[in-house]
Amino acid sequence: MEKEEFLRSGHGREERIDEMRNLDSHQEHDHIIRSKLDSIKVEMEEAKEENRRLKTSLSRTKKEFEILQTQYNQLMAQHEGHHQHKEEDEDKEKELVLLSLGRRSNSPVPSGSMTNREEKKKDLMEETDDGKKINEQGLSMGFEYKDLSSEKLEFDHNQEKTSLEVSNSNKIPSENSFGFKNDGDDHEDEDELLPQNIAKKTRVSVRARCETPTMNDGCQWRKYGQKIAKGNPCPRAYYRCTIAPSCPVRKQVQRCSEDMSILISTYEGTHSHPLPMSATAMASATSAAASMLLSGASSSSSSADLHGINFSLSSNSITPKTFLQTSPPSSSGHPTVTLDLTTSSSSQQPFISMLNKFSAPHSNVSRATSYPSTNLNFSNNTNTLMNWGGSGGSNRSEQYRAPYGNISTHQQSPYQHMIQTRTAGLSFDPFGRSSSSSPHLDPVNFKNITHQVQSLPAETIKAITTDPNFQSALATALSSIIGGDLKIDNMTRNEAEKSP
DNA sequence: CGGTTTTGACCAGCGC
DNA sequence: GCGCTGGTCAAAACCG
Repeated sequence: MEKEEFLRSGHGREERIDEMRNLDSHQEHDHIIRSKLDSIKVEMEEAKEENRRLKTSLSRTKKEFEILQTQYNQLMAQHEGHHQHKEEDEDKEKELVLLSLGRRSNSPVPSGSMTNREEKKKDLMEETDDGKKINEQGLSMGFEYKDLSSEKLEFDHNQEKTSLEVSNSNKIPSENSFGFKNDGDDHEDEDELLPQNIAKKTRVSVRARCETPTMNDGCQWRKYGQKIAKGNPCPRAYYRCTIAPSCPVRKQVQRCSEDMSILISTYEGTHSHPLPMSATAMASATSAAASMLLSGASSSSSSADLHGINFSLSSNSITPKTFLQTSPPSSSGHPTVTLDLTTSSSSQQPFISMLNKFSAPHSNVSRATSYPSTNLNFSNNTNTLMNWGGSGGSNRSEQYRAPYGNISTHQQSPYQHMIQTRTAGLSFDPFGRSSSSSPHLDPVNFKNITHQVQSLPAETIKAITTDPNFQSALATALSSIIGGDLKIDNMTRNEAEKSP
């Protein structure tokens, strides 16, 4: 009996010790959890604080933007009075080229329906009354570079587009390039062009390594023809933009005869509809290239390396200056800018990454079946493939993906890219806006910007980044990325889906 | 059934 | 004028 009691009591002691141990471990566990919770709380507080700071910063820059905008409007009102008559006369004599860089308004009215300058001005004034509209509807940075002789620069914050309007004695064609918009009294200006201008429509040619049949640029294309071009065994395919039925934009796709892995996409024409967000990255790249064409139109040829993307330009039909020497995509006398994405420059990575970031994340789902050649598949950011491939996630896309599509990118913030591109090459803007955001920019200087970007001194960059206009633009861009763009993108996608 | 792709025919510009 | 070439059209086939 005693022995049993002893054993029992001994056993009880062990149980108690175990309980004590469990209690201790529970306490330790609780303690750990509490400390973790505390640290998380602290982090959350910090994040909140950071958020607050960003918000205030954003609102401050917005205010600055609005102030600048009102100032600009006042100036414009004064300026209008002085130049109205002069402008009207000049408009008759000179051709205007208006470049709408990238994303356009989410306005339900496509630009094509704008029939005259008065309507535009009316809209402009109406929207001016409500500065908020601009931020709500996305980005609105624009200017019109009207007349080389009068050196007039108009800065348009109000229309939901960026426009570069050039009156040019060199007769740069009215229809310009992918993502670019004619001013023109806007009814299919081709009809109003002189024959020699029709023959010299500006084109933007994009070279990229891509194993899929078409390069995916976010737009929707319908193939309408195919030809075997001389000097190249690979057939050239002809595509039309199908986002809007009346959109005149066309694209030619052909493989490089020397390197079959290189796909050459040549864009021609003007989108007469808002661009999906997924299309604006390429649009802005080609816009930048074409703006270079315009800025360098006076010289016979030029080339530059804007942020790692090689632009080569020749004033007459094109042999890309630094790269492909045979089977150029255009051989019919079109001024063409070549945007070369095939070089392995490390500084090119931000562009590719940017394409990834700004491409529609859902596009590989949304219309994968209906528009096999148009859907992006950039969604895999962690293992970034440069999947230009069309085929919308089809088997074809998958099977072509590997060998040349693997261009890795740094995982950088899109804002970072924006800042880089903003500062390093003003004419290159992921948002598809104009080459510069400064309303006070001297047109002459603007003309030369693309020639100078390669040697931008540090103080210039600093000056640009500290410029309130730049900050405002940045703030607007940020706000549109965070909020507005998604709406716009969804909106445009919905529109695209509604359209036949 | 609606939209896309294919493909031969047609047309226009250009050089000889 | 003729031939070549690039670009477009349109009917048929194809696809989901």
